[in-house]
Parts: sequence; structure tokens; C-alpha cells
Amino acid sequence: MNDNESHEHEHHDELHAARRAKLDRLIELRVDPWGQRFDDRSLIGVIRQRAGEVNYRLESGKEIDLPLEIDDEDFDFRAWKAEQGKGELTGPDVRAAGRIILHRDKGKLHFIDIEDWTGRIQLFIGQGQVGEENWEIVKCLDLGDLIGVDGQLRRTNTGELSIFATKIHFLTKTLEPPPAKHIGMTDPELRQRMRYVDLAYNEGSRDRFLDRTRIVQSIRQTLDEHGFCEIEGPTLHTVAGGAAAKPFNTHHNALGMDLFMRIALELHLKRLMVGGMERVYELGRVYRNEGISPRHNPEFTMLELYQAFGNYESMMDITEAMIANALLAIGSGPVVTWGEATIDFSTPLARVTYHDLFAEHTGVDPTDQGAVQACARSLGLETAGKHPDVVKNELFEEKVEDALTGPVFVIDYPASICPLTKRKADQPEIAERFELFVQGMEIANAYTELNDPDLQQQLFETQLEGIEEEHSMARMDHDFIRALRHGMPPAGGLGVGIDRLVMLLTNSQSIRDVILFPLLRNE
RNA sequence: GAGAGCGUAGCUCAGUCGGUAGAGCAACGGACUUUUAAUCCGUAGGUCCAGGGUUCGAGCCCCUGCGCUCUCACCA
Repeated sequence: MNDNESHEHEHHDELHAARRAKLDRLIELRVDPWGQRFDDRSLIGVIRQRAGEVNYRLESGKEIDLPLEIDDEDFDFRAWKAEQGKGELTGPDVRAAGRIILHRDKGKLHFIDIEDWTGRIQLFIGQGQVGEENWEIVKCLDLGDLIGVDGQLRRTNTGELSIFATKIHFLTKTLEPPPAKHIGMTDPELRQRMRYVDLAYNEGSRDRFLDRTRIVQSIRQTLDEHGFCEIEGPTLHTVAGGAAAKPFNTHHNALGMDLFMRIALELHLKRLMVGGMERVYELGRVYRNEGISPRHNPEFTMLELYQAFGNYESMMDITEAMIANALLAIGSGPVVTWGEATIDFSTPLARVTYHDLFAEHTGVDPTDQGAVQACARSLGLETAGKHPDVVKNELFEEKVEDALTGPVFVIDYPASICPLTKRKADQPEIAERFELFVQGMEIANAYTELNDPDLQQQLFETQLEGIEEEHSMARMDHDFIRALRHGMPPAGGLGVGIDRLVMLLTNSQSIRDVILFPLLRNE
């Protein structure tokens, strides 16, 4: 269907026709259906906080505070007023604006619930109270329209806090009908494709994304407090390094140069440490040309930070601080629910070695190469032509990672699978690396950074047997090696999957619930 | 990539054995000045995902395709 046909179709649809008719009627009434600047409105959340200013004024002139139980479900406000004697409610004049979410038409009296991004409030709109000119506008209102209102904040006979309207300001006509009230739009594809509808009408959607913003702001604040500076590195790379993933390819025409969208932030941040930026981070998008799943989106948000003169233990401390502050930022305690699970982020988080977890979950001593190979083969894993540590790690992923409900820092990885990590001084076969696992998901990955240029070059040149080049993290970057030769301080470095962290903190089971516009097939 | 499920009104969903296409909400008309997913009376609204097949007859059965969801695989 082309645009003209679909446009035509909308006009023939009676739902749309009814809205168009009201649009025309507004124009007839000389009301701008698309609204104008609307100054001095208060946020509904702020207006609701003024509920305490609503009083009951007796005929004697005496003003009585409303009872504290007034918002209780079963409180009988009519009876309470009768007990006090004759009087009337008074409250402050307020101005609000929002989208019409519910509309109860009682003839010469309409109850309209409007919502802005801080909350929802009921409007009491009586024909006699607003006057004929406004009443003509009220007759043109549809669910989804944006309106402003002036009125007095009071309560109805049932105790509901309401704005008793004196004037309606039409702000924007909605030509599309909203999804079913209280059910909303449930089809996950439509929610992502039409995120504006999801945000506008689905309960909790906007709050979840606002929580994401609060978490990200909190992380920046935590890092600023620890003396880090935020930078913006290149997203177009000539070498897609710093991680093991297939990149997106692109091309610069004027330079005649093939480029990759970045798959990690690591190597440029380390170059900055060579340049004396001692505590540096980037929080930004990376791109991986791989599968899509509830835990994977082709573009996602990564935080990487590097701290000169630190190590991977410093990174554990800062990870704990970031999570604790992020929880505070969204008004949550350290214990959160995630689906069926409960996650306790109380610090310090558990720290267990790769070695111990391997032994615990496989029943095999990870230093016994023969036993590891036998165990792998018994699970049907291919072992021929693979480096022993590759086999060991495949076994680890198979048997251990999914079982890690966490939160747990898995520490001290086999060095051979960590080409960017410093080895333990007294145990060269162990790399000073941790990964933070929660609910079987890798949330963070950190190293004591390798800063020996000769060893780094050697590790880039050595492809581990059993790992194909495109799956290897060891991807030669000559300029990076040159940078290391100029001296990078010993340092700790940390990467955090922001989307997955937000999933855990907002009780979201899919990464698509925390990414505003996840990648979708063409419509 | 494999398997399972789903696709019906603007939205959320029923649809029995293969026999006239259904409900709630939304919309439209009417009643109601303190409602709370308001209520009540009435009206209208359909390319049953697409194409093919079986059949006297297909929303339903069969085949193909498209799309979505879930699980698995992939993604250290």
C-alpha cells in the first residue's frame, strides 16, 4: 500500500472520520486544533502534592483540614462532610496540561483524566461551570487529545482529588484512536515499532525509560565523583578491536576507505591513558553484527572506564559503588525482584574464582587437563585442535555461567583467553580479570590492563588454536601497540553492559524493553 | 539456523463438528451535574495475514509464502 492509499483508507474509516469531524468543528469554533505555547502550567505530580491545601470551609468561615484517610479506598467522604456540618471545599487555583486518558461523559458533566509525565489527575468539567464557549470545545474532545486546563484543586464527593475546570485550552488533536484503555497495546512488535504509542498509553513504559535515564545519570555522577572525565571516541574504526564480535562494515567515499562501526571502546580509551588522561570513561553505543535475542540487540550501550594506577580490584569497588548509587537513583533498595527471582545487590558482592566455580559446577579439577578434556567430550563438545583453555572455557560457559544467579564477581581467568589482560605476577597462567554475573547474564567485564607493548604485540600475533579469527579478541592494531610503547600506566579497566544492568534494575526480561527503538525488520 | 505457537473489527480477544462473522472497550445517536475501566437504551463497524488446494460449502482441513512470539542454537 502506498502513502496515498493508506491516507485514503484513513478517511474512509469511521473512527478516523469522527476525529476529523471534531477537528473541523474546532476550526469552525476558531480554536487552533494544534495548539500554541502554554505557559505557567504546573506538573501534575507537583499539583498532587498540593492536596494538603484543600480544606473544608464551614458556613461559619472556619476551615477544617481534610482527614488523612481520605485517599483510602473505603473512606466515606460524604458521611465525613455531613458530620462536620454544612460547608464547601476550597483549594488553590492550578493550571495543568496533559493527554486525555479516560473520559466519562455524564451529560452536562464530564470527568476527564489527563496525564503528563509526572502523573495523572481527574478534571471535573461541568457545563454550567465552564460556560458555553468552553463547552463547545469539550464536545470536540477525544481520548488521546492534549489539553490544558485552569481550575481549582478540590475533591469530589467521593474524595477524589480533581481540578474543577474553569477554562479548557485545546492543545493538540489526536487523529489516531488509542489502544484499549487499561489493556493498552500488548503486541510486543507493535510496542517497539510504535514506541510513541507504547510510551503514551502503556502503564509503566515511560517510567521504565525514565528510570533508565536516571540510572545513566547516576553512573555519570558516580564516575564524576571519583574524578573520571567523560570523552567521546570515534565510532568509525579502521580496526574493530577490543572485543570478539563481527562488526558492521561501512565505507568513507572521499577517502576511499573501508571502515567498521566500533564493537568496543577499549583501545581508544587506553590510548588516552597513554596521553595522561588518568581517569577516563566513555558511555556510548557499540555495534555488533550478530544475533538478536532477549539479551542481544545489534546496537547497545556500553560503559568503559580506565583508572591509572588501579587494578581489577579497584574496578570491583567502583562497580559496587555504581550499582548502589543507581539503585538509590531510582528509589530502590539493594534487593530487587526480577521476574520470579529476587536479586540482592547488597555490597560487598560475592567474589569467587573461576577455578573454584569450575570445580564446583563440573566436579572436575580445572588444572587436570586430561579430566577437563574428558568431561568436555562427555558433553559432546569438540576438543580436537583446540587449545586446552578454549575447551575449558567452553565447558565453563556450558556448565557454570547459566547457573550463576549471582550477583557474583567471577575472578582470575585463564590467561590464554585474555589477550588484553595483565597476568598475575606470581602466576603467569592466570589473568587478573573478573566478570560480574547476575541471573546468568554477563553484566560487567574488567581487567588489570596489560600495558607491556611487546607482550601485547605477541598476543595479537598469536591466534589461539580453536578460535577463528573473526571470533578472536586478538586483532592486530599497530597504532595501539605504538601507543603502548609510549607508556601506558598500570591500570584497572571496566566494561559494563548498560542495557543489561537497566534490565536487572527495572525488572525487564527483554533488552528490547529498555531500548527505546530496538532494531526491527522493515515494515 | 531448528522446533513449537500465533495472525479474526481501531485495541484486547472468542469462534464448538467444515454450514449466515462474535463479545468487551473505542466510535456514532440518545438519557443523566459528583463519575472512577461510570451506568443504561440504540446504531454502525470485517481483504478472518497473502496465495493456492480439498469440498456442494473453508476463519476452521491441506500446501506454499510473509510476519510476529517463545524455546533452542549462535553471540567468550
